Amino acid sequence: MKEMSELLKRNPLFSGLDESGLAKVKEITSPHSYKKGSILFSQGDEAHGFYLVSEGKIKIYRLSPNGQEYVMRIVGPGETIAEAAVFSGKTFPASAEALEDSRLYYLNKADFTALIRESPQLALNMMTGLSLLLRELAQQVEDLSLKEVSARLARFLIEEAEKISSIPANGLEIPLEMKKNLLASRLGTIGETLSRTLAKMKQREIIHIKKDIIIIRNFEILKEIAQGIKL
Amino acid sequence: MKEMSELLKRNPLFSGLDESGLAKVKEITSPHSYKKGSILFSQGDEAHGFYLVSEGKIKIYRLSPNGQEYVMRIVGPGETIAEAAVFSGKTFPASAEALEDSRLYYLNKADFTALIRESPQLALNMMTGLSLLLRELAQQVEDLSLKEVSARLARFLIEEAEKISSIPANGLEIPLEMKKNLLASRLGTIGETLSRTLAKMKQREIIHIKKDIIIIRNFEILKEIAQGIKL
DNA sequence: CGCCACATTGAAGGCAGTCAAAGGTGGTGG
DNA sequence: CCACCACCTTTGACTGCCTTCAATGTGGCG
Repeated sequence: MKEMSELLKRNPLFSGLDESGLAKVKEITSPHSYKKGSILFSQGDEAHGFYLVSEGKIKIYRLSPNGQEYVMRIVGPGETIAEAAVFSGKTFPASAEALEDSRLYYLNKADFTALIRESPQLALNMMTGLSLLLRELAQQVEDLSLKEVSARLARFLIEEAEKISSIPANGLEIPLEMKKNLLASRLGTIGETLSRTLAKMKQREIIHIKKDIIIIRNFEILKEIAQGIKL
Repeated sequence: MKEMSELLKRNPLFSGLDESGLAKVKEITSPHSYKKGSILFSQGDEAHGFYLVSEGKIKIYRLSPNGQEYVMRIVGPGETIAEAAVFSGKTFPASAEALEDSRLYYLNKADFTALIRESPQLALNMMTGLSLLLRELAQQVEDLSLKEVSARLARFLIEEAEKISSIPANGLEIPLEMKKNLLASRLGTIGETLSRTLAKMKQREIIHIKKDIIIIRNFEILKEIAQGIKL
């Protein structure tokens, strides 16, 4: 299990806090464990607090009334979940499910709010965190309005590539780290279409597929596709 | 011109502030006017502060690299723009254009940050505001992933109806308040498709169209369509 | 009256979703 | 080590909604 202080510092929400600040945060956290497949909370549940992921992977998703699932984020160690729900004073806007056996720290809403009233720094961090989330979501909204799946997939691959290497080059290996069906849902499509799109890209020698690893062969064309040029 | 105190109180961001708090906020604001069609800021510009709309209507939109425009929000009096950009410490994630001659109050980033450090209440309000925006965006993401335009249109009509009357009934008149092309873009589609979808709804006597006013004839069916049942 | 912007309507074509079935893969137990 | 099973992934055929392109209709305003 990861050391908690380290975890806290890694999250921008708590960075810049002094030792006493960190200690106070620690005081109000409680550890929770979730088995793979279990639901942390569901869309519409009362939001009583939020979570800091310690180990594992959490899927944040929304279910539309007719049962369709859209995956908003996949959250890993060091990241927080449902920060926003705490302050909106309403229910969770999305559901969360553990994709693996996971450990999380839980922060109670009332306790955390009290802490914020004492610490302007924590408040500012929180706002920065929320703003960044907002920016990310805005990006996703734009991605979704990119009508072609190929464009969304290309954008996803580029983003992943940039996470791995700041100057991505051809030959870069990108591990998918999730089931293809999940990725499909993350891209706003379904498994079959993703499969076909990947196949087309492979055929045009833009990428190479080795199991769950995508190897980029032509970064330039990938960028063009992400910008809406037809595949 | 609207009285500023009233405007401030109407925005959740500043609600719950006492007189001295409001006075401080007033101190750091400066009025700006924009002609219809003028650009307040563009996606990618340095974010130096944010705006409170006093009069008029502002379009918040994103341009994808290939020139496609997606309208994220239409903002009216009492609402704030670009609050998030202030704290993300980055550039504006979207562009803003005045749809009518508009008046806005501008709040400088540094001044406002200083204010927040002094006022925990303002900080909490801000967080609530950001959280609500986040929730709204999450809703939009879901709307977009609703594949059918008819579903998105139905949802839009229902939302507008609920804004007008908390218990919407058949016969309710909904003014569109924007060009059909703009609404189309807001719904993630184009004018032609919107026109066809409206025509189909009219033909099935779900709505009635009188110029730029939509009259709801069958609320029940509209709800079903919004949930994905085929039109 | 005529221009211009906006809105509607028509025809054609493409992309993606659905349904169905086959092909792979990993894990378990014999 | 292999056989079997469950689950994931790929592929194929088909349908349908939406976009694109083009033409016609409509309303406001000089």
